Amino acid sequence: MQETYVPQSIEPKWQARWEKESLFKLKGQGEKRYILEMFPYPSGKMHMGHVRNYLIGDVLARYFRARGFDVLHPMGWDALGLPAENAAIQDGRHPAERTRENVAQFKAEMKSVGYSYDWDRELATSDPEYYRWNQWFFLKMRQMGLVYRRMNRVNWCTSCATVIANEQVKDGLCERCGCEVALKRMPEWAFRITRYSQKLLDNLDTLTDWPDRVTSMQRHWIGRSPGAEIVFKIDGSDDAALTVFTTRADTLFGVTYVVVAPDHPLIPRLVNDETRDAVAAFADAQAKKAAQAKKDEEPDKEGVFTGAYAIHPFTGAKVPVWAANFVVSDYGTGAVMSVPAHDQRDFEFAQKYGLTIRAVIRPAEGDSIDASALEHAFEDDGVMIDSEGFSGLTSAEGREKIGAALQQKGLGGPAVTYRQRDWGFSRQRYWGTPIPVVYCDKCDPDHEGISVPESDLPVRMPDIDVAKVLTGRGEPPLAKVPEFVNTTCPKCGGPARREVETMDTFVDSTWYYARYLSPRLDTAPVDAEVAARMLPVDIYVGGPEHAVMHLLYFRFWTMVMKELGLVTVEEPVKRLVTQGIVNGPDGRKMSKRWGNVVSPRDIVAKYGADAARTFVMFAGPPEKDIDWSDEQVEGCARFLNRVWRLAFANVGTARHDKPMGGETGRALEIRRAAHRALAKVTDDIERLSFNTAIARVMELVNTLTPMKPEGDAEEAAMAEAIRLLAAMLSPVAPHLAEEISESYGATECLQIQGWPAFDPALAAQTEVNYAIQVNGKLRGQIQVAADADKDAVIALAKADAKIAAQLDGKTIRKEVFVPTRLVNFVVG
RNA sequence: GCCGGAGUGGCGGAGUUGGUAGACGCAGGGGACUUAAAAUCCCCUUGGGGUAUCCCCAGCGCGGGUUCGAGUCCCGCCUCCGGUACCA
Repeated sequence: MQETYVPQSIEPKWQARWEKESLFKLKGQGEKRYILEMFPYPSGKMHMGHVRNYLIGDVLARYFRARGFDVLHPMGWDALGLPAENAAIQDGRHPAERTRENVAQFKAEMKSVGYSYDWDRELATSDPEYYRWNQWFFLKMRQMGLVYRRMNRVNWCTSCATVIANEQVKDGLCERCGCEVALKRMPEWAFRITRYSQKLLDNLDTLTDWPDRVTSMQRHWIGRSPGAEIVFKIDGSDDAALTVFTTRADTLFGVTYVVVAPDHPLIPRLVNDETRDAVAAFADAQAKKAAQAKKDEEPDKEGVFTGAYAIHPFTGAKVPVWAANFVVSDYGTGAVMSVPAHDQRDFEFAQKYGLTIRAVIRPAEGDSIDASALEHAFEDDGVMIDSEGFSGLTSAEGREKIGAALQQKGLGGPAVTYRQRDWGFSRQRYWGTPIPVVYCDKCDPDHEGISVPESDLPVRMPDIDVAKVLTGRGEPPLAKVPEFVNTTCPKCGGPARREVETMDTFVDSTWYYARYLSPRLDTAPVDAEVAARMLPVDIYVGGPEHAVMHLLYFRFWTMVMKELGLVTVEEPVKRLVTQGIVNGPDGRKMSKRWGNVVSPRDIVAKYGADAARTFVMFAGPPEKDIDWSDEQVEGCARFLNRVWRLAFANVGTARHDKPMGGETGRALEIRRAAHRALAKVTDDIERLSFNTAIARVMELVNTLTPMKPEGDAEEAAMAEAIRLLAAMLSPVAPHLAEEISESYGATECLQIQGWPAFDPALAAQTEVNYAIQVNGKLRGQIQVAADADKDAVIALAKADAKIAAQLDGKTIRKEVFVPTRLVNFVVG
């Protein structure tokens, strides 16, 4: 052991040894732990957020491995996606080339931090041997009826003549050319995730180890809403009818108009010669406004009368049908019944356009309301009035009875609506998984798309001339590659065209966790046998920004994989950890713009990986945002130096195995401190409270440092304490820990040595400190044997001079006794 | 607006089922060592007050409440962060 701690010299040494000994491989036997971090999109450089993300997983992986679990801890690359393609449009470099370079750089940086990955399982989603299984899933899901074509609105840049992503729209303008963006309806491919809405919702109750904030956001995103669908026939038409969805069927008799979305499919049948142009103009104007709407502004409610009247299903009254901007076409049925007396939004609209207001609910207690004098809608539940046979029912009863009555009449009935929408997954990109579909005019005249046979997978991305194909303009890139587009029909063998759209990259990340189990398997995406043993993922670590989209797709896909017999679990992840952001030293998000970016590479070079690791874990609990702090990193480096000096100071007397005698005096003190620290550190890591675990180790070092052991017993105790110290530190500062462990005689790495067990007798407190309160105020403290009973403690407390003075002349009304904690005398 | 989360010393944070608020670290102050500096080590460090090795009062965003006892539970607010967009 050298006298001075030089992390740069010991870190590469241990990294090489771990690799040589293949310490991070799955053994295939024993109790498993699958620790996973969300895999990165390999952009140029790794940043501190990545470091933290993988560190949380790495500390756990190292801990569980030491505990004897068979740990899987893999890493891969979410390599497909928009940034590589956009960069290619800029500089003409092929996305594959750029990705390869980025991955190499990323991987080298990861290795310098000392993560314990099994690199043999590395995967990249841009690999045809990976994305072929995306295509395989597409085919299976199409057979299951989970894939369909639909029309959807997209951002369309008229100047680029292409579809652009939401994030490419800046203030309603195209980021690239600065032109206006319009909404355009186009066909797209979609997954029917809504078939699983109820299950996705119900299963949230089983995810007890997920943060509440995530399950609650998912619940809200799925947005189950029980209510009723109600059919309003259109006056003067035999078959035209509007179906509305409402949660307030009890207000049905208060309906004075009906509103449809500006792009509702029935509009052509609602308008007449007088209103046709006005309604069309209104729809156009709204589409443009919607595309350019600022996020923080609520547009004014605007509408236009369609010219049609709807017939009330009970009263037969004719109410006007309006088109308005506050009804959205892809929620519910795209049409609502308006009850201005009992819905604030309807109320405001009715006032603006002079529509009738009719009250049909009165407060449960109190007088009925005067519709003509209303200032706000009365939105509470109450008692139904002026509602034919339903009058007198409570709102809750009314909703049920009206639902049933509608069903009997064949004009609707109870219905549930979800806010969640199906997942449109086709993209007009090159750097993505090609959708395995072919169009043949002969066999498929309606152009529904013929699935490519499984045996023809993968459908590979073609090699391209980047400058010609990745222009960011006009038709999708793949359409510009004739060798790709032109193919033969799998049915008739005649000429056919390939689908030129690719898949959303969210598809790649729905099932990668299962691919790590058998990354080179070429007969199926997942080895069902291995999956049965290894799933679910025990701990999944990632950013809270994925709380809804990724994690819902991920859960959905797992349900599908279960139906396909690939996995036995319905939920992919047992415990979810959402880690906070690493901000710059100024507390702002690290960004080039603020000049506050801290590079892991620089930090590792300057302080060593262990100091960087210790700081990131010590700065705060995993789920909280932390600010980078050079001073704190230096503090951590100082701490590791103190550990080193402590180990070095005692290494000379630790070589020979000395008998662990002398369970008294300083030897005992040393052993107690070490075992107590070990007990706390173990508990803290189990609770994912890494910052306090490190604090415990610091305390131990502070306790041990001034001790200068003399004699065999003390020296043996100190050697034991330092070996335990190394073990405790090994998940967080593994290189330093190994070096110390080796210097203290270990021949095996700490992962093999295992996590030490603390001696409960040594860890236990022999004496405890009781707080003595009088009327809840702290008035003194006493030291008592840990096993003293209530009467003994109270007697000692009363004997204390200060307490006696406080109690003098007063009547004790109550004595509160909390074992090992406190006594509270309530006096009058 | 709605949904979710957070608010504790000069700073990052600790306080696990209600039980001694401020562990641990940083910064700061004082001291030791040194010709000097760095490094290291030791002591102090929430605020206010006092009859000062000890004691009192206040204190966890604000205002109430429950309780012997509240940072922790309940009600009403404020501020900040994240998500979302007229959701019928």
